[in-house]
Amino acid sequence: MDFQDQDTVGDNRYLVKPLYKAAQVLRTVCQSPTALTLKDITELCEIPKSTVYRYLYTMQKLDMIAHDPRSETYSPGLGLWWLMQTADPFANLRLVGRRQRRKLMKRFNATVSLGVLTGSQILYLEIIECSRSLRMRAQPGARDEVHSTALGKALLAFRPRSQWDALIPEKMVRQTANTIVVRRDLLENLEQVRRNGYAIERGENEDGASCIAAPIIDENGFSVASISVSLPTNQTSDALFSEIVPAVVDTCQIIQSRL
Amino acid sequence: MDFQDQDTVGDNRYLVKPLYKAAQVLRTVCQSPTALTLKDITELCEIPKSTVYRYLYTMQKLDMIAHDPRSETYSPGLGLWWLMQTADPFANLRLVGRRQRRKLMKRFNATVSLGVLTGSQILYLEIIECSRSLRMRAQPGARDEVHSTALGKALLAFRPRSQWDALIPEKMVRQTANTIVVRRDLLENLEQVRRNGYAIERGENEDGASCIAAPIIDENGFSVASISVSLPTNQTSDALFSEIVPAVVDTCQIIQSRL
DNA sequence: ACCGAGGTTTCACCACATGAAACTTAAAGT
DNA sequence: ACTTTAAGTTTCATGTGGTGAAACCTCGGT
Repeated sequence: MDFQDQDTVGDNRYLVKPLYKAAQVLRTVCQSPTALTLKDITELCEIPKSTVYRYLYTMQKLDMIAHDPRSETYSPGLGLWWLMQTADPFANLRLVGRRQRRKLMKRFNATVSLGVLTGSQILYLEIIECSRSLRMRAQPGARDEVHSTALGKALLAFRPRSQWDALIPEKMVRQTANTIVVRRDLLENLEQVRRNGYAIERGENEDGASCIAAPIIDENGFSVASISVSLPTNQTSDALFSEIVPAVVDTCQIIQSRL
Repeated sequence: MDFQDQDTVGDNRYLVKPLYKAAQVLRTVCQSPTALTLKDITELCEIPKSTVYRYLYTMQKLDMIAHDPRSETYSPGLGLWWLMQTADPFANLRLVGRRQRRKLMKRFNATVSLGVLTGSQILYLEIIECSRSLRMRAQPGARDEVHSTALGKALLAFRPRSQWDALIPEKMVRQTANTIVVRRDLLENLEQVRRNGYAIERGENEDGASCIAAPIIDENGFSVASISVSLPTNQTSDALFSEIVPAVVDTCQIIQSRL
């Protein structure tokens, strides 16, 4: 549950508890890879079962949750999916240039990610895994810090400098030994990224993983998303890098021309 | 609002009203093509503004709704998107064979749809519009009756016959002059679809529109989805049909081999 | 400066959300 | 076949807290 904790919320005046708790139930149901029983949900959410029961009943009516009477389990409902359809702000971004990103993945046999900026975090919209990497962490929907990822730096660098201050977290949390945690260093790095047109990161976000990213720029000259290629650091070399960089930059350029 | 109306719900014993009403607000926000103001939502939902205000406040905290203080407007939030990610039961279906479907669209310059069965309705997962058709109705997420669409008949025909009864609506609503509204006729039609391996429909769902559909079959031999090609009836001919049919069937076969 | 329209906050009331506990059902153990 | 247990369903008394009218801001337009 990577959301704010109830008691850390400053101003609860207008918080409607049933909503808040029901959302917790909904998230739990959606998060679970398997269909859950009433008991499961009760325990995971730590809400009395009659209450959970009523929430589930209501959401069922709302088509947000589906109930299988055979197994007495609950799973995400179609109404939810319907909301998604009409509400997905990134549908287009994910659609355009998927083939280019796949090509990139295949060419370097590396994981290719697509991300956008939300607050001072990176939201992964798409992660195209390469076959070899057993599991390069992260699902679409996951987040990472902006200051420790190539994806984040590529995005940040091509935003108005006036926004940098607001977008860089006050406390730049250290992820690995290499993470840039000094604001001044990051700003310098961003200037460089802006000059180069791409961002590189070596084990700053995750030990042993390196990343090359470039931004997708809108008509105003500001970044809307970025694309990265991730590799195990020990499989990289300067030669390889100088091959990947233009490939990523090209891919981004193709995509932005299509938006 | 194509959901059950509040007062038509039989057993309200366990309905948690705040949830129900907040869902209404959420749907309204998601449905709207433009960002809405508090007033808009108040009027659309017919809920007092202070209540809507609290719902919006809560959902904002939950990241289900985003608030732009500049314009004082509300729009769907990223948390929603995040739920989608983990909850989309059709993600794979939409992904696999998109290229094949595009090819189909281009080849016949016709709208290609992908649908699944939900209750006795067809849910459109994807609609690839052709360039010419100004607007062939329907967005992904829309629904149609199973008995009046080729998509529906192709799906239904390849379900166990024992399910037919439950899946065909008792009252087969007439959509056009050509709609099959007699149960017996539909059953006969389904048998034929099953023999042929594809379904054809001429103006049964919408005047002037014809459709050819084939099912995607799972390992048990039952349909999981179907794909259709839609054309203005006046642009069809037997020759064209006999070209489209194998193309649709082939596409489905390619896709099912990839699932 | 005034006005109006919308967003925000307050407040008093009582509907209704709540959770403990009783009840029902079904499956597992003896 | 009987008992036990675990899970889902229903009931009910309690008082929290959800509710909406109305008052209060805030700002853009005239």
